[in-house]
Amino acid sequence: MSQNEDTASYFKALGHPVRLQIARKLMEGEKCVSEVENMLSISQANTSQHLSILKANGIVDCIRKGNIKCYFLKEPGKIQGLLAVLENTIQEKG
Amino acid sequence: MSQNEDTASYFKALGHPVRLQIARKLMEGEKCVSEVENMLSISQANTSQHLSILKANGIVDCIRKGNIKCYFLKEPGKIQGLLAVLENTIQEKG
DNA sequence: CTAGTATATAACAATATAATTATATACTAA
DNA sequence: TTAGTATATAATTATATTGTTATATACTAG
Repeated sequence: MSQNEDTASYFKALGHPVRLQIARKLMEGEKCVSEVENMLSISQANTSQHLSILKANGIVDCIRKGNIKCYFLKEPGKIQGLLAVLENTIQEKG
Repeated sequence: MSQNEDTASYFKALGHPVRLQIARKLMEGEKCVSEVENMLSISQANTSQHLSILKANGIVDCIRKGNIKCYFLKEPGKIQGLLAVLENTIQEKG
């Protein structure tokens, strides 16, 4: 895939409110699937599906720890950087 | 809309290869619809539709200049910043 | 082994997005 | 006015994404 398509695909993966929320939560540290599920109040299956899209785009990765799987941001700095660009607007004095 | 949804929507708008390409082209300066159309080799109608999505998300804006409409990035720094985060990876020495 | 827990996947229905085609609108020039 | 150019919109079809439900897999504990 071209870099343009890769980048578009990365944006697309973050372009869903649930997946963006997951990325935000993972900025706090790694979480297992059921933690994500409970924090966002979505079904187990849907949580797993969204995580799998994030993983396919290299945004998260996971390690199994016994019976559970812990997901974490692969490059937290990227997510932080993107959100800084879009959301950390400097407020001017009123 | 919440900030999370706004941000997700912004990512989603950029999450299509054609729209991301349009944003890249507009980094070079404003372009009219037919210029975008020719540069990307897509139909006039489709060009207009993609531009309208970018506009709805505050990524571009346009001004009419007589018979043509010129589109430009509303906040070029944001696009540049996002692409810098994702694509300007520093290459390590081999 | 069995039962229980955690997660993933498959199948489906609902919805959204995308691209094409046809048509409408807005402007310019004569 | 009319004809021509530039762009937008509507209608349609094709495709993709989403969420749910049911089921499968992988592991742990006993």
